Amino acid sequence: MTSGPTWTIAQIAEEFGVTHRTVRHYEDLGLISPERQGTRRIYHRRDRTRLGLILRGKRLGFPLEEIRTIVDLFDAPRGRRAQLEYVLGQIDERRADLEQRLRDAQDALRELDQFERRCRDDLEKLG
Amino acid sequence: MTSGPTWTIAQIAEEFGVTHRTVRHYEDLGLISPERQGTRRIYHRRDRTRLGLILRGKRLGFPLEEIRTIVDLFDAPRGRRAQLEYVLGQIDERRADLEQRLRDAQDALRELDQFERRCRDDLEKLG
DNA sequence: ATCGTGCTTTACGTTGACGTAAAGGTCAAC
DNA sequence: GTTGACCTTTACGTCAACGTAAAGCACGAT
Repeated sequence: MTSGPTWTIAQIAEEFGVTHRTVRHYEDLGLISPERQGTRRIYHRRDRTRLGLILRGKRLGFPLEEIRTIVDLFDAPRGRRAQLEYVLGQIDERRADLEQRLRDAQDALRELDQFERRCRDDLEKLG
Repeated sequence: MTSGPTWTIAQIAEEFGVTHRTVRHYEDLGLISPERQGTRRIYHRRDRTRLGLILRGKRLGFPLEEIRTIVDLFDAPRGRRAQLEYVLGQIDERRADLEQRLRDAQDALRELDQFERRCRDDLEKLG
């Protein structure tokens, strides 16, 4: 059925720079649902995509529960009109959050640049 | 000495949308050091500035300990050359972090827009 | 067949970031 | 002079996000 390359838990953990414990923790919270061959976990490309989304969400400071609602949104069935309208509403909320983060990062970078110039000025005055 | 408007802990907590417990917690970690009149805390403009920096750092997902090193950086004495060069090095590290957050937010927003277009397409197909 | 490697579950421990009483000081107002 | 509003410290509780054993299965290699 779902073919293509696969990975073990150790491989994707290594590749994404996290521990296997972290990956399983995300599974406990329902953020990833890898295939099983017997008892072993088998990860496909879509699992890697989701893990990438999760870690980016974490870097942006979102809690895992909120991240789950977001990644679930992308995989939601969205067949009926009501479902689509709900999803579009959620998108707007998330965008507002993300735009705030974007402004925060831009503001912080501007202040950092400004501060660096002051420091370089001070340094120059010292000869 | 340091004149100008002042605030109580309840006032700045209210204004910044956090609890007084949160503000005192930041003080415990050395992130803010309000003046004292007797036992009461008196907050000045610089405390408000720092609190603003702290909360923005939090929104961006930085841990409080790291935030402390950053805000301390801005108030550091930076008189000697060695100190200035250390500060400039720290600035570069922080900038790399912030630029990553900026890219994360931009990428996420792009994907969100793309996803929204797909949803609107689906909605249109439904009549 | 047993040894090592890599995986598994179960479960208690830890750290960060506060929440939440409990018990009390101060001061203006009634 | 006592009530009430607002502040204080001290200290235990909580929740998220994992860390860290402990104990055991599976399987290829020696």
